[in-house]
Amino acid sequence: MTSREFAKMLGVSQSTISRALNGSTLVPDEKRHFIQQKAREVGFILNSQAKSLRTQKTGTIGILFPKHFISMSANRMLAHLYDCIQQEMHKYNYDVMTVYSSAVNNDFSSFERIVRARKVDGFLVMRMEISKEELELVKSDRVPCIFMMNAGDKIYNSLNYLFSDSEYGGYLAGRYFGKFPKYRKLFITVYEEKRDARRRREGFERGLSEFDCQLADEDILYCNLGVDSAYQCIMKNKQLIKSGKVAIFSYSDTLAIGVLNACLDLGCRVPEDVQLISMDDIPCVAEIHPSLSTLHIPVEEMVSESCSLLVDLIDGKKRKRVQKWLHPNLVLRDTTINIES
Amino acid sequence: MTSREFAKMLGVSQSTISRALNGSTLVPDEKRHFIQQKAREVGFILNSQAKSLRTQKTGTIGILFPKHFISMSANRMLAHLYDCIQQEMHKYNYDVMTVYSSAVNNDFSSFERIVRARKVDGFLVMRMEISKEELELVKSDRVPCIFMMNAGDKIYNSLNYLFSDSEYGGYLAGRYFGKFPKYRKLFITVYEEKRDARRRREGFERGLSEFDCQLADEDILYCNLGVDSAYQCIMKNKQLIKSGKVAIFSYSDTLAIGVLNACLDLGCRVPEDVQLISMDDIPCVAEIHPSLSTLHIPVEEMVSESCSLLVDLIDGKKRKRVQKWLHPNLVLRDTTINIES
DNA sequence: CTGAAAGCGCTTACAG
DNA sequence: CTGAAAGCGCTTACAG
Repeated sequence: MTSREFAKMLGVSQSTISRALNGSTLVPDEKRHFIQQKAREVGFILNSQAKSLRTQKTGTIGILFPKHFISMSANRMLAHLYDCIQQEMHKYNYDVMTVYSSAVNNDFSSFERIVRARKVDGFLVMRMEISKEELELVKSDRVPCIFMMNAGDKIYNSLNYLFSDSEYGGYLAGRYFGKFPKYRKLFITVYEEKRDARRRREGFERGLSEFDCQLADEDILYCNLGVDSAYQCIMKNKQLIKSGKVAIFSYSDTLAIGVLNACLDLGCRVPEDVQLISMDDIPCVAEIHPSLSTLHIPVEEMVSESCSLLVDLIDGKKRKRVQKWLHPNLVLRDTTINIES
Repeated sequence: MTSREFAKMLGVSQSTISRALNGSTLVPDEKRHFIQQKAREVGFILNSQAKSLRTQKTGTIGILFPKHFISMSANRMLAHLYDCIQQEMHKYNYDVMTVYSSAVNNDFSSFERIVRARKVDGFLVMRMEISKEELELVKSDRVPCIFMMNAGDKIYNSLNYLFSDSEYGGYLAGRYFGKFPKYRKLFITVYEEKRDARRRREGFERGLSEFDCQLADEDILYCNLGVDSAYQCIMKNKQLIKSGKVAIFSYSDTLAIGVLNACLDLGCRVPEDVQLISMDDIPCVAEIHPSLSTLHIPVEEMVSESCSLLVDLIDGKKRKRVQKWLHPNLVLRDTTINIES
């Protein structure tokens, strides 16, 4: 049914239908409610495509996942972020479309296609690792974009972002482990560290330095981004782990799970022999056994502010550029010796 | 830029632009390629809303998540399913919109709003627990819908579905545990079992019965749907767990993680004292320590067939109704004593 | 307060 | 093979 047909049915004009269903106070309360009620009864809803074409608004926002993003089930941090965004955008009556930046179709990336075809009103971009073409597109400002989560290697002054302060997170881990002089400090990270991993390490070193402790080259272990790889890495370095008490800071929760499995298989006691702190606080690490001490990234805050900003920008409201670094906080669970500080 | 402006720029008509960019062979190869090339250079893409309004196709499909769905990060089975769908639909050049059935807006559920507003071309519906209004909408056939994953309490003859055969999964678990006469068999499930949990139990009992083994009422443990609740449940029944060797079949991987944590905390040896099989095979259960033996649901197959069917139905192709029950298969990992069968 | 009409940016039947 | 024109289903400036 079209609005013209629905109008004829009720004996009013198409204009009145449009006004009533869009809640315009131009049509008197009683009439408006009557029309809304009828619409509900017959199941009439204004055609989304026609509406969008006319108003230049789709009522949909996109979430751009990063190139290196494997999957929602493998990367629970992003899954969690996604959950929060979905919920938050629903409050603003927006639908959500997920987009993968690696996807290419007819020489345009999915992101570029969707922006240029005006399929969404705005984008939430996870991380800053996007191609030059995509960055140009963002800067051209066809559609508001907010960057979130982890900063890439370059930070652009002209963009809106809400990132997690990885350096500060590492610092908290360093300050905590600094209190245990008898534990050898280790850092496990990924090969070819990006800005984010580097900053986590730098913060860790800064925290340790307050206790006159330093990380030597051989205290840094490298693996690939995955549970198995971290497991293998610890197994390869078992004499290092077994030679005395160690305090390991892991680049991410994912790696930490591998580290933990390996240490348990080696017969280490956690946290007496091996202490472990990681970063992200993906929901499952509180549930595994033993549960992981980790740096919690304030996802809720990040999402709530990003969504509100995005909606304002879509509505054409003037907003000052937002460029924030949010502080993680240390959550102590079973993999650390918990002392009062 | 509009297609009219782009046409003027190239000195051809709007019709030719439309034909060329849609790949119509009506326009000669050379001209078509030239126009496509130019479009790429200037970044012109046909407006999605205008195109959709004209063609009555949006190029987007919806995924309807169930009412009881908490989150993508908590329910990794659905996250995994989502990943597969996203990837598969990308092959067919569709974008994906995620929709939550509980969400209500102006008295229409999000699902109903999106279908009636024609915001998507088709829907993949996870589970069959949808409201009467929503079911009516599906049957009215405005938009093709395929049901997937776990069957609800009622199965409708007129619908397309690809479900996992829960009964058969339980049967395999029962047959496996039947080979261990010295182990007391237990089943842990949720309060107020829905069809799916019931069928898993019935299959388990059928498998056990082939070994003359039966489940007594007190062999069935109940908890809520969550890791913690399963943990507490085992802790409450510790005398039962510690009184001898047990073989536990868990309704789901999520519960199994809680069960496993509890058994380890109770000092049980896994799998010597406690064997555990669960169902779903969410990606993380292979990574935890010890890794879970579980019934793998053939998600890839389910997704690939559902997507292909959905796309055909959207294209108006005649397809016979698909109503399938896919067989899970048993994956033995660390929580079972692995014998050759 | 209400309706007729123009126009959002496409596609496609039609005429040439 | 190509273009002019109609129309997809809305919203809104305009006139009353």
